[in-house]
Amino acid sequence: MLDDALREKTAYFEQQELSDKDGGDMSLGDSYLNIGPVLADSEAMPPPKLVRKPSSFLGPTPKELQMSFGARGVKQPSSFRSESSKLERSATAPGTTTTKSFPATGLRQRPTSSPQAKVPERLKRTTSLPDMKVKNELPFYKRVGVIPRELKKSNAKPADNIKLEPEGRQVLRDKVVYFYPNNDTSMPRRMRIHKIIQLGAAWVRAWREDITHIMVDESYHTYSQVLRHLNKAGLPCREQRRIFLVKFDPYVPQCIQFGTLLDPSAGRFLVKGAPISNRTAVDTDHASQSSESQGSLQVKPSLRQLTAHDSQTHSTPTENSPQNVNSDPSHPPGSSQEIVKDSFIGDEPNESTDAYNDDLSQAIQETKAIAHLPLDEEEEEGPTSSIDHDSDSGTDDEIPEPPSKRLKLSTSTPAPPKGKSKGKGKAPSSTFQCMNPSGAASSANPNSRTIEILDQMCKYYDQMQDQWRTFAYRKAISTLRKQDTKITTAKEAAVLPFIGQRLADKIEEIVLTDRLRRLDSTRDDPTDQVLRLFLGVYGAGLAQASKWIQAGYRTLDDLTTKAKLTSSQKIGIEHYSDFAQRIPRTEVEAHGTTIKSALRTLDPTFSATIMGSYRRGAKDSGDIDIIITKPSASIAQLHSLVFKTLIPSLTSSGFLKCKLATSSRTDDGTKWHGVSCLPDSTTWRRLDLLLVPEEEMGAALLYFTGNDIFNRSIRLLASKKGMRLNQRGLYRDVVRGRNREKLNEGTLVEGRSERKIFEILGVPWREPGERIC
DNA sequence: GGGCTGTACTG
DNA sequence: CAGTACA
DNA sequence: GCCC
Repeated sequence: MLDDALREKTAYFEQQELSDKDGGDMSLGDSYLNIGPVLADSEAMPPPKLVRKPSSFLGPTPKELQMSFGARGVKQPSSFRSESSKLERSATAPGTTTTKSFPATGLRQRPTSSPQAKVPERLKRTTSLPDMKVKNELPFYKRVGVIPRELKKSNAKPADNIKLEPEGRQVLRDKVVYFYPNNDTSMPRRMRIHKIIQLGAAWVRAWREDITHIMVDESYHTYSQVLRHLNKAGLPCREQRRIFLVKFDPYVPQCIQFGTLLDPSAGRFLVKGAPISNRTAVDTDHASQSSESQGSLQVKPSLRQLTAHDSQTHSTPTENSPQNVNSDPSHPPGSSQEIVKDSFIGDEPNESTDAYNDDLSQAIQETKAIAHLPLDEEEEEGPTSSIDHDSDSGTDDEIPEPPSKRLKLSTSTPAPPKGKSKGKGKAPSSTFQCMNPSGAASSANPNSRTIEILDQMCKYYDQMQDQWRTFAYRKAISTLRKQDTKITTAKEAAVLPFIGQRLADKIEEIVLTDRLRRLDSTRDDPTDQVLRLFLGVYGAGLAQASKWIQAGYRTLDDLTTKAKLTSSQKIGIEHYSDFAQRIPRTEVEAHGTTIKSALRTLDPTFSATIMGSYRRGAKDSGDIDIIITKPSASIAQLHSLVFKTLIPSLTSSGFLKCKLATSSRTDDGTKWHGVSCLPDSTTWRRLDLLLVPEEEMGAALLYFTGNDIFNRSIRLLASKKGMRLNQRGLYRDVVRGRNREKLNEGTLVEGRSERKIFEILGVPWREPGERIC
């Protein structure tokens, strides 16, 4: 076994090596480094030592590893870990109390090779005005600015006790910030205001001369809008020279991440439409350069910049560089660390070679930081502990779970209450999702936006087939869905079950910025786009899609003309767009009706039931799932009629188009996967038939109703109780090896009744519509 | 440092 | 047997 | 990803 594993690993790395090259580059460049060539001829690539980049989805290291290792979660090499942890630290300061800042999460992050080795150290601490000493009395934000309202309620009183970050992390210390729009009525903006206050700044409502920054909600506003607004307010144009206009996001998040005040004139911080040349001389430098590469700084560009910088006369007062310079607070390197900050506001360029270096390293760092941002968010699921303990040892014994047990469980749960004191009233009954009725539903959920974004991350990981992250995200999402108050800080989030530090950080970022950078960065990555395209082909998974990419294929047409495909894949490609479409509930019904009526004419005692998301009440479905059964019929009988009569009949009538995967065994196969199409439609739909003898209907209903998380959860619960649940029934006395490997089949306990299976497992009944975990 | 559902079809 | 799919 |  070990040998096999080794072999696979080796093979995996060999394969990965190629694709990783791109991955590595891309991590720095964000995508646009030449993917094409890389993909096309990987062998042409010089052996870049690669920087192997875990963060690239394409080289989804984790995923592929998982696959290679047999679907086992594989951890990343420890080197990654340590690297990332360094970064993380820099961004988030270790022991701090306050909210965690942006994600520096980067587990997946990749070590960037040598040149940057020192970077993390630099980031580590920002010196901060140690001397400013506490001005005793009022905090800066109260002295200078206006106090925003509290975060929780919509019309709250002023938040006069905002907890500031430790001085060392107050990257916006003594800055005076004007927002645009400049009010705290919207919660996202109010949170941003709180954030800049925590970072040492003050928020002002009216225009004044000492304003240092204008921050906009990036998505909405343009440079001209802001100007118009300011002019109205009587702002002299000249002021612009000293006042930086930036997008809150990514500016503030990145400042937090790097623990220092970044150059606000970098292209990625500029408001849409802001004239680059317009800015200060200093700015110009940065802006022009960065504008080229827009969001993602690249190493090379910065070098270029450097050159340019040297040649030009204008100096750049880069804020960034100085800071970076001093890694040790104790020995400020000479000059400018603090200056940097000041220079930011104003004026003097301090130029130096250092600055240059700083720019470069900073660009690298930033790129790294962005690259490693965790895309995901997690959500629900949940096998949980407490239950396990109870029944763990096994045995079937207490099948029915006494209420008291539940209680116990609830107490054992991590620490539910924090944010949600009021809502759910009762503690979650267990960590098994199948135990908790869907609970809160929905639309009004205060965390809906967070959930939405996390869900996107989750889907992305799912596509990437990073099953464990997907799993974690889904569990976390479930948890969030159950909250009745908005989770706004990482601290709040981290206390909830299935939300760890990383997800908590992401949640905070989402709340603060209304999006997740990691998600944005990958969405546009061409390589990832191709991967996603290929993964969408029915019959193709990550392994196949990666091979296609490695072979240089970039389009579906490439696949049809050049790749060798399985029959399923051919159909998957031909009807790619069909299968990608959701099926309206009414059409699902129509397909079901077609089958039911055909069945009725063949043998009225047969029945067909539409399952899947349809049974859960979904408005639309990804495919059509139907159970066919007949009282007291054997599988052989079912199989015979369906395979020998029904399917041929419906095929000749034109309703069924083709099969994708069907039982080969003639007598006891129970599934048929294929494609159907309504007579008046041209859109082919995925259709799954499951043949079920009456005595297995309960288990089959349970299985085919799902959803998948619910199924996994309830099956895990069963296994923890020494039982086994599958689509045919619930079995007890299952003996498992040390790794839960099944050693015997167990004895059937129940298969006929869905409700009895719930009862036996001690799971409160849930209607199909409540099984959405 | 390992687990995270259990099964069935394809090639 | 690995890969993919199904809930 | 999280949890043990």
